[in-house]
Amino acid sequence: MPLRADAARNRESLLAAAITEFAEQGMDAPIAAIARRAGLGKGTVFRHFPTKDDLVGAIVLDRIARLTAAGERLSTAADAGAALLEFMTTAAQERERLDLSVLQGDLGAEVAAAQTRMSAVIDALVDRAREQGAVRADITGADVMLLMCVPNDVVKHLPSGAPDLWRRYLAILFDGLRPEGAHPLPVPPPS
Amino acid sequence: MPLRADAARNRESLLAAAITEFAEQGMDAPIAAIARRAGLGKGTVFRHFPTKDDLVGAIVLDRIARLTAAGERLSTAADAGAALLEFMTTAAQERERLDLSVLQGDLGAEVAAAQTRMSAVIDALVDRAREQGAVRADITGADVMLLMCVPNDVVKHLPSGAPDLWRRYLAILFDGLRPEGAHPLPVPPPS
DNA sequence: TAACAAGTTGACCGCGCGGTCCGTTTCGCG
DNA sequence: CGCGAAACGGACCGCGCGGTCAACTTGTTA
Repeated sequence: MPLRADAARNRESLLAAAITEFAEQGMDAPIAAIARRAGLGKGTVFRHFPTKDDLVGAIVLDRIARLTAAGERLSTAADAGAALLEFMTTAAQERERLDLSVLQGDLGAEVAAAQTRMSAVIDALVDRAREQGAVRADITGADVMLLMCVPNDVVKHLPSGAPDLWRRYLAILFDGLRPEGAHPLPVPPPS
Repeated sequence: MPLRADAARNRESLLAAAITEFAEQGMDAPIAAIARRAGLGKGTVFRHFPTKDDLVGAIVLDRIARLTAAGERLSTAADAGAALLEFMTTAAQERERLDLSVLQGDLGAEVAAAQTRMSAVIDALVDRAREQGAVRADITGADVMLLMCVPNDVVKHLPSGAPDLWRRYLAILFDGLRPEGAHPLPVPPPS
């Protein structure tokens, strides 16, 4: 049986409220604040997401799905280096900034599967870029996976002010991924 | 009146316990756990540090002081580029990993002052490196200040396993700071 | 429009945390 | 020694959180 109409609407409100609340207040924002922001009762949140982790999981799942779709769309671009850069830009500019530190906790098999799928897409993106000589030979998809959230994380500590500053650090980081002037890396990539 | 002998000893035990506990369990490790690890009572912690923030502040202060000293020592090295790299290495390899996100909360004027002093040292380091052409012309001390904690942060999300992986990402990041093959940056540096 | 299921609500519970307090222990000095 | 002050310990308090529940409201469907 599908969701009732108002319930579906409320579910979306809740997700939106949670996304902005988490972005503004950090990942330990109280559920009550999310409910208030959505103009709903606290109990309603738990009806849709039995656990706070379920709520976070739903958000993360959506984010990963979007990113995966973007990656797939870019995986056939002519300029693989530009495609990779655009992918990382997309990853960084998602308004719904939620620190990926959240992925350390187990969000369930669904999230893990989505993550694996995204990982494959990133691998493809990086492989093509490497073949075209757009990025250095010694980096892998796993590297990009770890590094793509850096620009946001760097800026998050700031009291803010410059909302576009992450672009600066993405540019610096990406220059570090280019083959020109690359120095050998002291440690092999992770699994 | 100076501290009593056992009190001074206990203070050190507490700081050490807090550092490792925070590193292992994250910044919201309970005070009780720190006390237990130090083999002391919870009340003793609050006698030395009236507030959890005071404890964190003491640790951060010490960390900043160490880093500042290391920076000063390096500020006269012949090869300014190598000096900057070594500084960032020192910053990253501190066993006492505590995410600098903690600096967003106000830890008091003392910490702020120490931070300013460190900022000046980093500025000097970066300026010299730039003059020697070891780093690109368009980065500043503020950039390095923001970026130097990246290698640790990147690896922290991992279930661990490779304790030296941060070196890999420091190398990539530093390659992004070099002048060779640098692309223009889209956004000016922060204040 | 009647009637039932699906959805909503906010008061409520338990827990774990930061922080307090006072009886007890320990240091250090004459 | 012995004594006073400094330091310690852990039971205790209040608060804010995640999560529950039973009474109430509302969409849906025939």
